[in-house]
This record gives sequence, C-alpha cells and structure tokens, in this order.
Amino acid sequence: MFERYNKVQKAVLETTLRIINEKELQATSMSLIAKESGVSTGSIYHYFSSKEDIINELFKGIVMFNGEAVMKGVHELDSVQEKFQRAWINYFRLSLEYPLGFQFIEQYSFSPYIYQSSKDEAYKGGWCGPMTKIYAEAVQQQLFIDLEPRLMVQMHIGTAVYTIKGHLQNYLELTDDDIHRIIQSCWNSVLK
Amino acid sequence: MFERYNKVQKAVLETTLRIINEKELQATSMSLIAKESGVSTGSIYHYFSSKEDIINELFKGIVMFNGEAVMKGVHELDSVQEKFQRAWINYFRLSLEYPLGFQFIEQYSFSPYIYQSSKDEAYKGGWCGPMTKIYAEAVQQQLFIDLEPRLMVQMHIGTAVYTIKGHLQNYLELTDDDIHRIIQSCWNSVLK
Amino acid sequence: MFERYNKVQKAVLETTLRIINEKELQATSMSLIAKESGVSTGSIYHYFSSKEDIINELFKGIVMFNGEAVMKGVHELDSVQEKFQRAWINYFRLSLEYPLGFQFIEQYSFSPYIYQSSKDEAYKGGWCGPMTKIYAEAVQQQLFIDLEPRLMVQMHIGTAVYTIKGHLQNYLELTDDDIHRIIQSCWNSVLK
Amino acid sequence: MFERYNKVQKAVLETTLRIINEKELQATSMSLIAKESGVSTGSIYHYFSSKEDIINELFKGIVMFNGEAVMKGVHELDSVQEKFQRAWINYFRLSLEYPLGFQFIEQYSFSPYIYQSSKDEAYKGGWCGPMTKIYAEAVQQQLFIDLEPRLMVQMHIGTAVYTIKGHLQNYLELTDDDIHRIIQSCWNSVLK
DNA sequence: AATGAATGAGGATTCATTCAT
DNA sequence: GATGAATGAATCCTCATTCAT
Repeated sequence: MFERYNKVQKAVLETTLRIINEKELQATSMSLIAKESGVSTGSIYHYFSSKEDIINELFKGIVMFNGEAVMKGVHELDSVQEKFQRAWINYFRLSLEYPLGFQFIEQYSFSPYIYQSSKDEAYKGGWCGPMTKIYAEAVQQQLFIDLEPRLMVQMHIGTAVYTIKGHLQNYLELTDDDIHRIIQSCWNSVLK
Repeated sequence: MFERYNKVQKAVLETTLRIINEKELQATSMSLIAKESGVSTGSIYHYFSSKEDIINELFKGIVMFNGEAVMKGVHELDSVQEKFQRAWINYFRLSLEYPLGFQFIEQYSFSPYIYQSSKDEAYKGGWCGPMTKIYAEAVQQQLFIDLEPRLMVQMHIGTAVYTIKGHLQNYLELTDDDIHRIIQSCWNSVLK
Repeated sequence: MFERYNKVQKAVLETTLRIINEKELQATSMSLIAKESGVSTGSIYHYFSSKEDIINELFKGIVMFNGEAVMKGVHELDSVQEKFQRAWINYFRLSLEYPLGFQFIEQYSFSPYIYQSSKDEAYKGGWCGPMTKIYAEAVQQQLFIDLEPRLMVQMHIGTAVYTIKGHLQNYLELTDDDIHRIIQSCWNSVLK
Repeated sequence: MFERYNKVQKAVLETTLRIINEKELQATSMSLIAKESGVSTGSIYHYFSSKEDIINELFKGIVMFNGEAVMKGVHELDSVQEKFQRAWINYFRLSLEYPLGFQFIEQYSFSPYIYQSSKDEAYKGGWCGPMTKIYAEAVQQQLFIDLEPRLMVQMHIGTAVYTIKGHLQNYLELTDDDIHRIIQSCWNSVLK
C-alpha cells in the first residue's frame, strides 16, 4: 500500500495504520509505533517530522492508493452505467480487501489532525473528483435526475461506507450479491 | 438534551460535548471540562467514575434523545410511506438542529472508547430498531425489494449521514427541497 | 530568601538554586528538581508554568531580596560617603552570605532564558537604581568626577563581582580588611 | 581567530562560537553545528572527541588569542604606566572587536562545562599572568598601594568586563574617551 | 457533598554519539 | 577521511485520578 515510500517509512506507516485501528489515535504512542515497527524513535523522527506528520502521510498515502484502485479500468469502458458499476465495485472490493485503510479514512477524514493541505492534496489524487464526473455525465445524458452530482456522489459514498462499516463490525453480511444489489439500488435511486 | 440527568451531570455532559467537538477527544482533558463546566474535578468523579464513563454516558444520552426525536409522531401515521418520510425528515431536522450531537455520534459510534454495553443499550433506546421495523413492514407489503431490512436501513443511514456531514463541513448545500429529494431517492432506491 | 512564596514554591526555588549552581542549567532537569525538592513534577507544574518560569521566578526573587538587603539602613545615613560605604559593604556581605544567589544572578542576568519582563521587574525592585542615585548625588556635590553615574556604578559592580567571584572560586582571599580597601579604592577611583 | 587549527576545526569552532552566542549552550546542538558549518557530524567527531571538547577547545583558543592581543607591544614599553595603559586599551579594543569571543569567555569561564585543565592551560597562555606582573612591578616601585596584585587585577578586570558588557547590551555608551577615563580611574583607584 | 492540590506514569520529542558504507 | 542514518536515553510536560480538608 505504501510502495512509493522507503523501507523504514513503509514499516512505520503500516505499523501505525495497524495500531491506530486497534487502539485509536490517543493510544497510538510513538514509543509503541517504534517498538512494533522495529524502528527506533530517533529514526522515526528522521523520516517524519512529528506524529501529526505520520498521520497525515498515512492519510495521503491511502487516499492516493484508493484513487488509483477505484478508477482502475474505468475510463476504458464505454457506457456511463458500466463506468458507474465498475467504479463502485472497485470501491467495495478495495474496502473489503484493505479494511484498515478504509476504517482509517473513515475515522480521520474529518479530524482536525489532518491538515487542510493534506485534504486538498488528497482531493486531487483521490477518486471523488473522477466519480463526480461520471455522475455529471449521467445527468447530461439525462439518465439521472437533475440533482447536483456532488450531492448524489456523497449520498452513495454514504451508502457504501455504511454498509461496509456494518459488515466490518460484524453487524451485516455483505455477499457479492448484496454488493451488486446495493450498487443497483444506488443507480435506481437517482434514475430519471 | 440531558434532561434525565441532574444539574451537575448536565453541566459536565454539555461542556464535554462542546469541547470534544471543538478539540477532539485527546485534547478534552478532565481539568478543561472541570474549568469550563464550573464543576471541580473532585465533583466530576463523584458523578462519573472515569473519563470513559463521561464519554459513554454522553453517547447513551444522545442516542436516547435521538431515538425519541426521530420516532416522534411516526406511529400515529397510517401508511408505511408516511412513516418512512416522517422518520427521515425527523432525522435530518434533528441532526441539523443538534449538530454537536450528530458529529459526536458519527465520530465515536465506531470507536473502541465506547463500550459494547453502551452500544447495546443504545440500540434498545435508539431509532434503528423502530426504523428497521418500518422497512420490514414495507418488504412485507411488497413495496420494497426483497433485501434484508437492516441492510437497507444501513444504506439510508449512510446516505443521510454523508449528506449532512457534507453540509456541516460547508461542502454541500442542503435545502429543505434537497432533503425531500434525498428521502425520495432513498425510497426509490429500494422500491420494487 | 523566598519568604514571599508558599512552602512548595520555596522548596522548589531553593532546590533549583542549589542544583543550578552545582550543575548548570542544562543539567538541572525537572525530574531532578522534583526528586531533590520532594515535590512531584505534577505539583511543580501546578505552581510554575514551565522550567523557564522557575528560573525567572528565581531571578526575580533573588533580585528583590538583594535590593532590600543592599539598601538596608542606607537612607537613614547622612553623608554620601557613608551611604556609599554602607551600600557596598552590604553588597559584599550579602554576596558572601548567599553565594548561591550571587552566582546565579551572575550567570543568568544576561541569559536569554531570563525574560525582558523579569529584568524590567527586577530593575524596579533591585538596588542598581538606588545606587545610581547615590552616585548622582556625589557628582552633584562635586565629590565625584563628571562621569555618567550609571557608568561608574557599572564599573564598581564589576569590581565587586569579580573580587567576590575570585574569592568564591578559591582563587583570592577576601578578608574584611580587603573588602574595606576595595571599597575605598572604588571611592578613590572616581574622586574629583 | 583560530589560525592554529586546520580548516575543518576552524569552521567548527567559528560556527560553534557564533551559534552559542545567538542561542546558548543548550540550544547549540551538534546537528546544528554540523549543518551550519558544512561539516558532517561524523567528521566533527573525527576532529573533536565530544561536544564538551569543542567548547573547551573554543575556550582555550580564544584565551590564547586574547593573551597575545592584550600583551601586544606591551613589553617594549618603558614605564609601568605606559604598560598599564597599553594593556588595558588593548583589552577594550579586543573585546569590542571580537564581541563573540568576549561574551563566550564571560559566560563560560566560571562554568563547570570548562575543565579545570582548560582553565589551567588558559592561565598559562592568557594575559592575567603578565598583567599581574605589571601590577607587581607597580607595587614594587611604590606606585600602587600595598594590595595583593592579583586582587587589584581582578578588580580591574571586573571594571572592564562590566563596562564592556553594559555597552554590548546597549545599556551604556562607551566612547574612546570613556575608555580612557575608565582606565585612568582604575589607575587612580590603586595609586598610592 | 464539594474542593482542588498532589501524584507520577506516560506522552512527544531531542540530541550526543556511533558505525556501516 | 568523510558521511549521515540510526540509536535510545533523557528531556520537558500533561493529565486521569486520588484524597485530605
């Protein structure tokens, strides 16, 4: 997930992601990260300027990774519906394959711990922009009702996030069939 | 919001809710709560057993309050669609009127800081159970497609939460019209 | 020396003064102060806002104390020469009786660790101002040569400080006779 | 100022002197010295055995340099008074020309950070010994009162140091005239 | 019941020093 | 000789909790 980083940074980021999911931010101490990653605190501070920096780098790294994964193979497709389906399937698959990344983004994307600059940078490399374009295209083709594309995307992100969260909390089943039906009902929900 | 509690507890809970929204959990220290609520730390520990206890009591208190508010006036209505609409409108109104409570629940409902027992207790007094019953009724009446009611509810909670979040973060507009259209698309999304 | 402070503050200030003389500022850690003063670090931070604050309070406390001691009994005297002699004798006695305070002021009165506000506050309660007045009086009475009083005071502070320092470092003897002769030569040095 | 050292040592010593005057000892980290001097930490440790060693070398280097400068041209002069005046003028000029060296010596000559061996070595190469000889000569010629020469030198070092300090702190003016008058009053202060 | 001073373990971070390259 | 990444003990400081008053 953190292929663009060097070995030490990768170890730190992966360890931090794991601990933060188990224990929350406040219980994720630098000394714990050091111990579990096998990197000394001194070295961590050689590669990251602060604990905040680690969290922000984590955020940006995951968002970038997700951005590529969600849009993978989407642009070669023809119809808006195919793109819509492929992108959302990608999103569900990704989230279920990398639940730690999913939960981290969910917990911290609205946190003051994440700098505005990280959010801005993330927006550029993330998938929300491209997804919004697909919806805009659907509106233009008069497939979708005349709602703000950003609003529709936000609605469906919510749908996806909450069903995935319910599943990861062992509260809901989520078969491949379920996923297809959820995506289908998202499509239907804004169909003209 | 915390009418069932005594004066001191109310002051502590309201102060904590305010600070935690401004500053995050880790920056919400007991001494700050004491100072801002005008209650000494000693007294806080007389009414709450720990900081975790305050957070959990906050969680339960808000969920209970929401449970009543969302289901207000719903059961006197006749048709499933009327109940569906009323409940969701209640939810949007409530969330926009009490954004602090909304954001707190969003941030902490999946947090390890909230005990399982609080979540269980919350489930009983919250609105998810009653809402699920409405959906089950709709399935039974063959209005809705044959999906697990809990899954559908979860989908629509996500839709509502994410549009409200987007609005509270100044990222989306959310007029009364928008809210009605969102609720309508939720209805359409699972319509047979 | 720190009678205006409470018991805990007094213990902390006295301990800090002792350690800082033995070991220097950088080796005077909060944990060492805590251990040696018998006050926990938490309590220290209850009474002082930071390590800097301790050092500054120490500075102000000593300067105030010295200000009173040096000028004790001076203003009831008649002639300028009597005032001059009494004040300087007071200064030598004080410095030899409280060598820790003397050395601290010497080491840190020019340090960036001491806030300008502390220095300003110290100037008001210290003895340099009153001493300068005595010199100005001597100039006015045409006893002293026509040099800036502040410059003459600074010269004689240097004389006193360096002879005391030399003595405290076991480098010079400093009998009562020596002190009288030093004060006499200061008097002579600027005599008209 | 550090001509006897090699290029790397010179760069390290000059950089350290500059930083230590700007920031104090505790803020003068090895990594900062390395960065600002353009010498890697590894290399610094090749030429100096520790941080203490740098500080001590600095101390010795400056004292040696001062020793030569203060006594420059003194011994070719005939009368004691000429030697006295020349030496003290040299000292004032030197201090005002190299304020960093002056302030460093002032701050650290009494510090535990400087080894006794450095102080001893400094004494041999410094100017205090030769200056004391001039005073002893004056006593012998019955020009000066019968005080210990070392005591008198110490008195006048104090006078010089404090007036220079006052000037460097922007607290006192110090014209050439002032300097001459100060030296004259030192002479007068111990004149028989 | 109410207070807030006292505690001290644990937090993030720094930095002199080492050592593999 | 030269480099600078790596180390981890030690730094200042915070904060949940206790308890004497």
